[in-house]
Amino acid sequence: MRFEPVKKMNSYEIIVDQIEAGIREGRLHPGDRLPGERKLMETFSVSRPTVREAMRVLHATGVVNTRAGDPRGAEVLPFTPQALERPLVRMTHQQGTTRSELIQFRLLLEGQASLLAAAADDDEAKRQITARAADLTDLAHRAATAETTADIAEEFGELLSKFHSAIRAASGNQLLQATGQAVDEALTTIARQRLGEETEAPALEARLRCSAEDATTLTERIQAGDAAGARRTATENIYRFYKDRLTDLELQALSPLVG
Amino acid sequence: MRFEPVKKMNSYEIIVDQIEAGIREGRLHPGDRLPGERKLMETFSVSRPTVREAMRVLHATGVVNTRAGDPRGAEVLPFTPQALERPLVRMTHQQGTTRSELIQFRLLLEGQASLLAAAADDDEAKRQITARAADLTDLAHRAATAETTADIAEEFGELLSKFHSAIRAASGNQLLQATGQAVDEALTTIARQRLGEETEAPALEARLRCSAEDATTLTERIQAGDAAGARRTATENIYRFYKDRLTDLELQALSPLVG
DNA sequence: TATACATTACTGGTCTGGCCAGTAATCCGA
DNA sequence: TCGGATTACTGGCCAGACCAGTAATGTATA
Repeated sequence: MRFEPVKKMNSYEIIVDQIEAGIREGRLHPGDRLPGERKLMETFSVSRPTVREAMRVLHATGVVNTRAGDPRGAEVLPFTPQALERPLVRMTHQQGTTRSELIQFRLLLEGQASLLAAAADDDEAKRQITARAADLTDLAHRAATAETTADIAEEFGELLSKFHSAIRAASGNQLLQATGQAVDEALTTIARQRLGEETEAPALEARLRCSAEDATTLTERIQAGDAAGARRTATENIYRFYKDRLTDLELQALSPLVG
Repeated sequence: MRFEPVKKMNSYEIIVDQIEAGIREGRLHPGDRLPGERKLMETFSVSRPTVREAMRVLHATGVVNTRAGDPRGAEVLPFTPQALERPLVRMTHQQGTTRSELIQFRLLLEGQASLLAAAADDDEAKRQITARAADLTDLAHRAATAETTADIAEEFGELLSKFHSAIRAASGNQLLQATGQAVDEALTTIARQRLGEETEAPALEARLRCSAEDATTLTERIQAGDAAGARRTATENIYRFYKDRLTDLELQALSPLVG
């Protein structure tokens, strides 16, 4: 006979669990409204502070959105990769998880995403990839004549993110999609914190042209259905992207994944 | 000139952010104690319900542990992969993320983990892998003479998890480690929910022996430093593991990752 | 009749104050 | 010196209240 360990749950946890279970089991869908707090305190037989604590947890974890004064009650939200980003960022900043580990993890994910994207036969998704790659090439052309470097740099980052996001979407795996998105955002968050890495204009332009070319060749591999080649190309591209931003020791950790 | 979008934050979010920032920036370490709630309401100039809501959120996300009556205040906890598991499980149960996607994601992660483990030169970690593989072989021998199937099945699952966990640890990437752990636990959670998949004794024994052999060969690849071979072996093993548990369509999604 | 506007009846956000069970340090007696 | 009662807290939970904000309702205007 095996026994379950006693897990003493707080009152608020019971409410959170029941609502999350309702979402899991399909009784609550995104867009649905929860009863008001005063109604909930009746159905759960607890006081308002208790149901408020539960709602706060659901709010903080992105399960629900609350707006003061809305008579329709709290709204059930669809899942967002942002829910994964929070713990990921926290993990990075804690107990010795370094930025290079994040990059290694990213390299690993994007490689597999490209492989799956090439193997999949989702034409619409592949069209999206091509479009995003074209956007990058466009920007590279515009950058050659532009004057302000700041706006270009910002748009560069956004377009690059969207390009990779399109590949992840084409992989057909939502977990890969969400995790990659979270890692991506975590890296930009970190990059934004250590601001001042403003690249000067000529270096930025060269970098941008290089990324645009890389995106084009990777897109060709994916369109051709060359799974192994797509993975290799994707990892090589990202490796090259970080090549002069990391120390030799950090690069060494990435090398096993390349090729 | 670029502007930041106004983010209206609730009072509790300010407190949560400040405490999380304290952890991020190294002013608070795991094991440290937070001031009591009455103290916090002074320092933040808010009422007790508000600081309680903040503490609930930190408690629910695994940042902090609170115990009624403890005069030392809430304890700052170290990061746990469990913090990632919650949103992962939620994502799985929502918006059409299927179990086969989880398995595909797992295949993808374990493959890269094995590759990195083979490329790394952490002798102690590799010793751990060998030890866990030996445990599996031991259990396979014991299973041949055992009578009760339930206990064996349970231990089988645990040992297999520990074997893979050792590989992830040897990869040297904590993100890979935590994510893999979370996916692993999510899958066992789901398997536990749809209980009744109790395998009958002879099938279980065969399955166990197969897994033990697979673990041994994978261990050899990793010990030999054969990165590409380790990845191939790992993906093949997991693919074989799920081969007769999934439909053909589901298996088809896994095949690009194998080999 | 259709539209703009004030009204209203709620909502969630926050606060004050209080009671209770639980914990750990302290104190005290053996 | 050591073990058990004491004590002074802690967090968990509740009751009641006020306020700002929202959306639907009703109302007056075009």
